[in-house]
Amino acid sequence: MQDQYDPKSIEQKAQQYWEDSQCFHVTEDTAKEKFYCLAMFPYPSGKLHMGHVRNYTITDVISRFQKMLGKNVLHPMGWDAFGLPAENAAINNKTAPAKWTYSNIEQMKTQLRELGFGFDWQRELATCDPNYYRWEQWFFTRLYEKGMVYKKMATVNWDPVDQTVLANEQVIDGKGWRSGAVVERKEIPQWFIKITAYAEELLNDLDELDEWPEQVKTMQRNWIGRSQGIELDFTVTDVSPELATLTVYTTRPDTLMGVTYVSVAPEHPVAIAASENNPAIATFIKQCKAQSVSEADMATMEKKGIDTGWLATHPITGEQVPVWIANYVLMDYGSGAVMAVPAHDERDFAFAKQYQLPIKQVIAPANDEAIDLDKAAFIEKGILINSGDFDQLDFAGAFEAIGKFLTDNNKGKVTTQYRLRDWGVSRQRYWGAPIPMLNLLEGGEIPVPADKLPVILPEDVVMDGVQSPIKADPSWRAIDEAMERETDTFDTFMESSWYYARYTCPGFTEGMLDKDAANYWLPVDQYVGGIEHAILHLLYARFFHKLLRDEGLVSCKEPFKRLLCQGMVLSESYCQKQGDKEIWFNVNDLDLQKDEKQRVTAATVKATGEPVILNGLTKMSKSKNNGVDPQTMVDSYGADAVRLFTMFAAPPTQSLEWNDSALEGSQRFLRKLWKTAQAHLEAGAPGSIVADQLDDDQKALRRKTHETIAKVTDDYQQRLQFNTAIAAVMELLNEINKLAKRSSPEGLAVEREALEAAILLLAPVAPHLCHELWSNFGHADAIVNAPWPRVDEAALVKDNQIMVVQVNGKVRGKFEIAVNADKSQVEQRALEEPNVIKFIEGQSIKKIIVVPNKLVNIVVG
RNA sequence: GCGGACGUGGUGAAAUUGGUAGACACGCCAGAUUUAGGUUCUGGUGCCGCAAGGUGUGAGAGUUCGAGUCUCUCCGUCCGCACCA
Repeated sequence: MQDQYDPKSIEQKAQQYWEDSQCFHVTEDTAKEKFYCLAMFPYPSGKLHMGHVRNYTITDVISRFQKMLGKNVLHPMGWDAFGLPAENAAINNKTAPAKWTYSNIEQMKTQLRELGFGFDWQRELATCDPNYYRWEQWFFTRLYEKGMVYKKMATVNWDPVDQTVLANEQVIDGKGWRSGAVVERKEIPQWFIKITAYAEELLNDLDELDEWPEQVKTMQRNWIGRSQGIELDFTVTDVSPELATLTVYTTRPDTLMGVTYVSVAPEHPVAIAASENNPAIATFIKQCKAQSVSEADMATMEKKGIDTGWLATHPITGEQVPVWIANYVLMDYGSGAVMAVPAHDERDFAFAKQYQLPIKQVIAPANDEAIDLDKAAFIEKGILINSGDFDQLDFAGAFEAIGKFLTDNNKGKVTTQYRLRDWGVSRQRYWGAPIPMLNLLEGGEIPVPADKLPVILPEDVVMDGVQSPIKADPSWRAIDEAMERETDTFDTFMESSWYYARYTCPGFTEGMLDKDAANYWLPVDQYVGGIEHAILHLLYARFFHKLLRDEGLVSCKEPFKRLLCQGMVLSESYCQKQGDKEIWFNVNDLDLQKDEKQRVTAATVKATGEPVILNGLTKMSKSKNNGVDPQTMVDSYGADAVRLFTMFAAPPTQSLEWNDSALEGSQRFLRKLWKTAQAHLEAGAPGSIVADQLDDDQKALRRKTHETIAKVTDDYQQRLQFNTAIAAVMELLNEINKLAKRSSPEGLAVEREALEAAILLLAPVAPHLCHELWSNFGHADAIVNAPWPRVDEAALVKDNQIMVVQVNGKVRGKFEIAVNADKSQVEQRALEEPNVIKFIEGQSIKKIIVVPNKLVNIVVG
């Protein structure tokens, strides 16, 4: 055994062993329990960041632990390789996106290896590989055949100078990133997948995901946004017949008798018809189109509208109310028209006040409280008034009665609405999977036949940043006189929606999935990734899984059994303000001033001496220049120390603050373990443990050993709380150094048991060091294949224990007594404590509460 | 505006079922080893107090023998959604 703990040589050796022995490569084995552990795959940007390190350390710890429990563990890795950054980099570096992407993959793979992650590299996949995306294309054509996809007009950002569509990220302050031209909104035909057809199932099945964070489920529920309401028809007079029936949707039919006008969205056919002979209306609609589309702005935007001059007939009263066009009505929710009840809706109230429209109260508070409809709308549910036959009904009663009346009279029906929209999958970018459709020049389209798939994206291209190479090249899209290829590509969320399933059979050439392999491994037992994917990625993947199931490719209904959302990695950020611009500085370029408690109080730029502003802890990012490079940290402290720190500094779901000196502390602990193991080995050969011949210290150390095994097992398996698991191993090592006796073979045996437990328990977190120590301890097989230690219940048994005595809830003493001593004995012993006597003197004892094996509380007064 | 999470020493945090608040670390202080720096080791470290003791988990109230944990009100931070009728 080497004298010094040398991470570099130990880590290289262990990594070499894992690679040579292929110990993380797995195949389906029905004799073993399977465990599928998955981290969200990275975008190959070229460099690993701390968020990746944290993510993959978590899955590596879980995977190695589950493997030691004896399970058949699948822990794959791949690349979410399509996307805009490759196009940008290609323009800047004058290389093709494919070349840039593949070279990044190689670099990042090396970094992942150096961190010691145990991935099954034989299952590696990249989504830009035709062998991957061909099945996605095939699946899309299947969905087309089933009527699950359709084409419709949708809005894109159009750069009028570059004559190209821009992604949202390429629009800066409303202008094109390259041309600087004001971006226009343009309607073009795009492909959609009917996720709304699965809205109900996607919502209901959330209830069964009991190992998902509540937060994520809530976010998905809100996103799906189910509501129960009534669709009802107003009749518009003096318009062409196809516009005469104006359908509105409401969740508050109880307020129906309070309608004083009807409003429609600016894009509504009624609005467009009204604009035809009315320049004022046409101008208003134009203004609405030009207004900000930022949703945050929309919520606070002033209510504006214009009267169409038409009247609509109320379906129950027959009363005539005006039809307005209003900027706050959304075309793509419900029917794009609403019945306005100013007395009981905030927005309608604000609008009615603005344009002096009548406000009619039809709901009274159920509890007789006073309301003032001059000041604000009363939006709570209550009792109906001024509503004719429906007076005195409550919300539920009114919903039912009015719903029935409208249905019976053929003027409306009860419906369910969702906020969820169908998924638009067309992107006008180059670096993505081509949409496998053929556009017929005479109109319409047909899917690319299965035997003509894949539609391969050419990789050897020149990017000039103006147009997608496949759009710019007429020969690529040419087929014949009757049709040409679609030149749009898929949203990259398509690829990430099914990669978890393809990992089960990455080389399968007969189809999208090998059903046997997929059904052996799926669902994913543990999925780990960032909370930023709580809605879109996780919802699309759940949706895709249900589509795969309906295609007969998988049998379970949900893809991810248990989900863990890791927190962000934060570090201090520093900036200077120059006008309204901020310049961000990396800590390496600054001199820091600290107070006596080592808190940073000020900082200056090394080169210039200028002061900078302390911006506090923020997520590590390129834009804030506060990233810490994992590679640098691994080079100077070793992969084990970096892994240990990221697991120890905070629980996985919380944000993690980077701290260099705490990282040194992690390395210090590893060194201490190394030295303890070394001293132990040098002290001679251990004997065997004879449990009843041990002295008190030895018994205490054995108890600590087995308590630690129990605690750490629980933390890894159930709680997924690695920081406390590591703390427990640190405690164990402290106890070893305090209690271990190296003078006798028995003492060495107890120490050996404790040290081996510590090494086994730490192996998932610091696998390289533990690999080396395990072999130094004379084990022929590697620790990666070692079984997880078992708790010896007998070692946990205590004869005596410490009990706490409280007087009126305050701790006044402690005493040692036999475990399970009877209550009267405990009470008597508590009353004898000198300090207790002092505090109960002269007072009468009202009550004594004994919590067995824990504490005694004496109530006096 | 709606929804969710959170608030504990100088710092990161722990307290799993209502039962000794601050485990485990970082930092700091003192001492030992070392030519020195670093390393390593020992001891101390919530706050007030010489001590006895008091006090302490964002603030205030409540339930309880007992509250970081449960209930209510308020304050603050973070996250998500945001005119969804």
